[in-house]
Amino acid sequence: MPVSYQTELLLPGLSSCFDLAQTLDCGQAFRWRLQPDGSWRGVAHGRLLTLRHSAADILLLGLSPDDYHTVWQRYFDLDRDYPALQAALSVDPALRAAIAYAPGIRVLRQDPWETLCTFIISANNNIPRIKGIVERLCLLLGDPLDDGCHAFPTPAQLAAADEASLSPLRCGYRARYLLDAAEQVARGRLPMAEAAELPTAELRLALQGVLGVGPKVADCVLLFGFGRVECCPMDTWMRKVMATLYPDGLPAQLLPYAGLAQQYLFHYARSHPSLFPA
DNA sequence: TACCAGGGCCTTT
DNA sequence: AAAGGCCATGGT
Repeated sequence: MPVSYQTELLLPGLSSCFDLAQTLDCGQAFRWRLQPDGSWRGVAHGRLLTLRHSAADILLLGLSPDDYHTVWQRYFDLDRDYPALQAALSVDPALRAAIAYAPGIRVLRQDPWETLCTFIISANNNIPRIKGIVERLCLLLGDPLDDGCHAFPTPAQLAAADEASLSPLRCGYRARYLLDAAEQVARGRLPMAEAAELPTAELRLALQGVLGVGPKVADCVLLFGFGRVECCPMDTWMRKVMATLYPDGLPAQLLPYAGLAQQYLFHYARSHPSLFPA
């Protein structure tokens, strides 16, 4: 019986550039839930984690000692200097306002396979329903973890399913798309490990070879799954942002970080719909 | 280029 | 309680 060395880890002073609600509930990840005690609990990379704010600090609870360096440091993008990034983006007035509104947003670096599936599910859908579908998918096919939680299913686990067996997900026409993704990844036509080495344009094309993956979903996978921070998913909200604030495109000096800029602008627009008319 | 493809969440009445 | 709008789109 292996002993599980559960521990706690304090990230001192990190609350100023890492707000749990802003980061975990802004529509980039779908497996984090606010607990009655104010903490956030979720699963990533097959590991259960609880986080909470404690004064100016972030507290990670219930992780194994090695998991900070092997998993969570990268997942929460903790090597990026967000204060410096935000200062650089703030040369633009609109972006300065968007960052001031939610300075605690970070862009996560999620598992590419899980990101591919969850953003296929996100198409023409809303966040509460996406969360429900993803939860039912994990419960149905993912390996069990503690407390009734489940890992995200592997490509092989999902590829072994069929449309009928996915009906409990109630994801409608997207079931077929999920199965196509699983088959392409499981059969090695879209190898996720090797994909990480591809240039962005090439990787985008490969992703769009999956049913249900168009330009917007592909860019979400590139940004949130493959850490390609120059990719800027253009959804209905970002189209409104561009039409209202940047009719001639984003300022050129921001393009290398367009995806990060997008996350602040997207959240700001969603929170102030009247400022961004259709 | 339209239009169609589950289903449910949320707001309004 | 019922109704209708809406939804981080993509395929045909």
